[in-house]
Amino acid sequence: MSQQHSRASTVTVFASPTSWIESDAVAQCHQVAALDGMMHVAAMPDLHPGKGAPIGAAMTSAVLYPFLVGSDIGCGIAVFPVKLRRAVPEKLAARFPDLDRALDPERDAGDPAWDVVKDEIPAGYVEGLGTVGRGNHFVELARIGTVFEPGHAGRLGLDADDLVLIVHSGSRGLGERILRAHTEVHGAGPAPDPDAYLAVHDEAVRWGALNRRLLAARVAHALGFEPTEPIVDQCHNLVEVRDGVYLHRKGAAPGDGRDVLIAGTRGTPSYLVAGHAGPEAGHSVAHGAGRKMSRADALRRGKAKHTVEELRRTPVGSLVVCGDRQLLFEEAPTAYKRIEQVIDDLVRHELATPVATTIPLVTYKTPDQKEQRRRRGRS
DNA sequence: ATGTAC
Repeated sequence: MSQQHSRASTVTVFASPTSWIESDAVAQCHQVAALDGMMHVAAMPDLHPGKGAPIGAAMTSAVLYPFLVGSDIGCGIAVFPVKLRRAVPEKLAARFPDLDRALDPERDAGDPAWDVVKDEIPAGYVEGLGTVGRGNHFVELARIGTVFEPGHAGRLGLDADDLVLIVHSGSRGLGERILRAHTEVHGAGPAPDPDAYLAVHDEAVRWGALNRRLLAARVAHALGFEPTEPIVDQCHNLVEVRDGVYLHRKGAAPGDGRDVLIAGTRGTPSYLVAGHAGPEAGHSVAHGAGRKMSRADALRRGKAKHTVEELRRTPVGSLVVCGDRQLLFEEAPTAYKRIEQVIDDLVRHELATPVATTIPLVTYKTPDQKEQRRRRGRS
């Protein structure tokens, strides 16, 4: 751990010296620390450079800065229990619904996935409802691998070899619209009326959580298991008022006594952890493996290093459903840091305790084009 | 990460 001072504020990086942290990302932490009102920046071991602000940081300030949360307000990772008798990746991959196609309240009124929408839709925003999005978002059927804490896993209803559905998605166009409305007038400046920003921000956080449940319900109905409430659902892009100041989280999950799924990659395990992070860590833990390469680098280097086939069938035997070749390279496991190193850093700094790993079976990114043609031809 | 423009 390294701690440095920028004016009156502090920057703490929760990573061991051997962990690869890009200097650009640390520089971004110091730029953030120098903002008016900033008190503390806690950088997680998955820290990497973002657009203007670092990703993988919890930033505490007397002033609310919407750009520190970014456009995907409400993005998070949820875990749902799955009861299926057999789980053959090839068969299940072919049954995933088209999660690029939004649910329409009128046309899809009879869709059973709507059962999860009990109250009104946050902000009345129906565009993109039930869609997963792009970038690092995914929906993954996985099985529980190693159980480190059987008692804790048991309380979550989990045991080795159980199946789970992991949903990583956010508020789609709604969060983008909220940030744009602020940025058009105030740029990277603070929210002049923090309560007004928080009111719309909170709608996006609720929208994101609802969307993850909708996505799970769509997959549940298509694959033939019972849709349920999530076991775990933590949002890693949000701002909350805590101890009278603003705690901005960007790619940092609430880790104060809560359980969090820390995503690995599309080809490596993920870790379900029990978070116990204190104020120095911004009450937060990492949200994933963290990018090691920019998207551009991952595309250029990936094309030289991997075939599409080896990215679609991963080293752990899972399948990646992704009709977008560029996205497949951008999201290659080798574009990310080693999840084990990220978890090890969290453990060393006493921010989290691993409960269990999840091993991917099928990761859905975006419809497979061949599969889509086959379905269209059939209907 | 996003919707939209190029």
